[in-house]
Amino acid sequence: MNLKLTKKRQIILNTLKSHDGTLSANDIHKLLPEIDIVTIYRNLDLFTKEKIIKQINLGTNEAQYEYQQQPHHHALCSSCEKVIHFTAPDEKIRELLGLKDFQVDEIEVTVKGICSKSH
Amino acid sequence: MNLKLTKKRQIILNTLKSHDGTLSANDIHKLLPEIDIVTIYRNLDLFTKEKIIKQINLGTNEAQYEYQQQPHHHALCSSCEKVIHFTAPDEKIRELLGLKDFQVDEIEVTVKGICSKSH
DNA sequence: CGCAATATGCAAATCAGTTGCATATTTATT
DNA sequence: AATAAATATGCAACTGATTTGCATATTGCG
Ligand SMILES: [Mn+2]
Ligand SMILES: [Mn+2]
Ligand SMILES: [Zn+2]
Ligand SMILES: [Zn+2]
Repeated sequence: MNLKLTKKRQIILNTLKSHDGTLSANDIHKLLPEIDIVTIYRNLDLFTKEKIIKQINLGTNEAQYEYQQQPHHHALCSSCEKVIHFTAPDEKIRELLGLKDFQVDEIEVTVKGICSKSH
Repeated sequence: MNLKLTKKRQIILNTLKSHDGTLSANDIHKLLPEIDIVTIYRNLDLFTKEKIIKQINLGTNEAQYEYQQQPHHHALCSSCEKVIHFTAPDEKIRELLGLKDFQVDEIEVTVKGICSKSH
């Protein structure tokens, strides 16, 4: 692939970089109404394939995207729908999983529960 | 809620019970073409709310469902798309996550990588 | 600049899942 | 067992997220 550094491509990526937390395609389009939603989808797909950003699927209706400084995990509050980002020692988790005969590329832990504000 | 034990409801649940692995709404409809897809969706939602089955979202286009004997986790092979089911010591994982100020109801670990047959 | 490759916008399509409503089945009541 | 109320089902139509086709615009290279 011979990718081009277009203006809109950079704007979309910068929006993700500077935003703390996750954004859906629609969230980005609301922030950047001058960019067509289709262009946003195409670039999110592209960035995801290039592993520049991460697509997060928490079982909600829209996929979420984030620029990931360092790999981390997510907890979803069933009460207020807030997403909490947290890190965990991957090596130790990997040991606990004990997956033989499987080349582990990525571990993603999704926690469901209730956040401090909701209980 | 006052649920009724209808024939089709039982057939859908038995299909999930006797199937080893996960099934999507569409998978079930192919196995049970005599049952309307809407009825399948409505019953899958119902079973999920009643915690009789579990909805699994692996980032694929369709949600997957399974009748869960005991809680466990999933690994998805990026090469052959196979889903591997595995258990892990939840208590120990929970400790590693160290989520303070969050009431953890459920931990779901999703692993991506390559299965033994694909490498 | 001039050209080929790639990206964008718009409209239309697709696809999973949902909703409204008339009819059918189940379950409680007589 | 008949009746009635409650719940479930099927069909058609809808929704909302994401994708695709295609004409036009932008980018990067010589
Ligand atoms: Mn995050
Ligand atoms: Mn499973
Ligand atoms: Zn909360
Ligand atoms: Zn595989």
